[in-house]
Amino acid sequence: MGRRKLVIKRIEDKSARQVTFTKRRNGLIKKAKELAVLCDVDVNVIIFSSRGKLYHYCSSSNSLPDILRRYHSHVEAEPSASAGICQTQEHYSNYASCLSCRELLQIVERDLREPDVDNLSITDLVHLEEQLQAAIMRARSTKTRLMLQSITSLHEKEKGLIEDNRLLEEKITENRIDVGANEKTDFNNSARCQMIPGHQQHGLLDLLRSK
Amino acid sequence: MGRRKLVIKRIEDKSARQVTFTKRRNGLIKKAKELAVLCDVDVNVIIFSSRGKLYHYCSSSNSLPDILRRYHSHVEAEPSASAGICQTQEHYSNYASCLSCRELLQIVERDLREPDVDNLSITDLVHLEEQLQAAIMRARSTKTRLMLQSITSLHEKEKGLIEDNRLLEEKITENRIDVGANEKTDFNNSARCQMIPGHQQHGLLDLLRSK
DNA sequence: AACTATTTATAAGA
DNA sequence: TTCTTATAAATAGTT
Repeated sequence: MGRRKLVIKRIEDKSARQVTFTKRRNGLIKKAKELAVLCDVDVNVIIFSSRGKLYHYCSSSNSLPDILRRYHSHVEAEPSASAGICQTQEHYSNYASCLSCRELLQIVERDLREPDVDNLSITDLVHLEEQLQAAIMRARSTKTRLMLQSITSLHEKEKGLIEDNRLLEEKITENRIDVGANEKTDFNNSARCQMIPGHQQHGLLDLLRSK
Repeated sequence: MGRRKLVIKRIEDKSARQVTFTKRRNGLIKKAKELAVLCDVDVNVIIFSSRGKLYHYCSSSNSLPDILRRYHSHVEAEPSASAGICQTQEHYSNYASCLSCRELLQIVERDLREPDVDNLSITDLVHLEEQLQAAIMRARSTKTRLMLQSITSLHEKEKGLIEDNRLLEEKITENRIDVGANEKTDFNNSARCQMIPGHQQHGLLDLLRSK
């Protein structure tokens, strides 16, 4: 539904892909909301962008974002209402949609080492657990992304090296070591390795060329 | 989109709601697939119907529900699964220290889809959660191990190929193509690649040797 | 389960 | 980016 019929296939142009992602992500979540309301069902939509960013919709009231949203609106309603003895509620209410790992660890350090039962409600702990779970998810997602990236890079590098070997093989079988006559041969496979950190240039091709 | 503009509000008529649910559920999942493909992102849609039935789409193939679905179709061959009515306590008390993923999925399928509150205690659920958590840990650990293995293999392979290149470089710089004189050189780096499935032997060293 | 009249989503363009 | 608009796609009500 647009100016042209669209073939469902990865959009290669990066910015076009980003625009489509934003539009369709919003569309999908809108549809999910409608389905949840119209049909009275529990709908979850979870989207990990290729950069590892998380987008999420959850119709059930028990979801993390929903609880956080309620918390947030609750906080805005009464800014410093609970400024008295019990600060716990307040500082847990300050959960942004996403606490940093550092903040979470601080909370764990401070409040769970020597738990003050009076100031630490079960609700607080439920929220804390949710936050920690979310932090784990973020860390894990990043880890997996980096590992997959590494594997992809290594495969690329491998392809390049195999191609180098193939070309050298040709060189040798042809018994032609006179490289001067072959300067225009595409020997640039090592360029594919540039993205890999710590990659050691083996310098073979430079040497070949300079001969 | 329909004969009339629809207000987004719970559809009270049960059968109309069911029909709309089916249509829009399919629509939502179609949209999710399109988003995943077009924008190359990981999309999950999870829908619990009011009767607790689970509908689900996951763009990455290794998801739990995907396995659940496969498991379900696999289990349908099983004739008389649970003969007695109240086996719950008994079969949950059978938690070994480690249930298999298959067993866990079976439990989730059978007992959580249409939960029978009388037969399903909180303690049961605590145990089930623990078991599932343990199963996740095992799966995750296996995943990480395999990824690290893959990375290590690729590094090995890379080292071997670089070494091959280095040796070939020597060959060429020395202008000595007569390999007969070099038969004892350690040219066996490609052996390091044997562990990688799908690895294509480039045959360069064999060729060198046979010359 | 099919069929359409409409609404809705969105691709491309501004 | 945001908005506009032509067109494709989804779907509500009907058969």
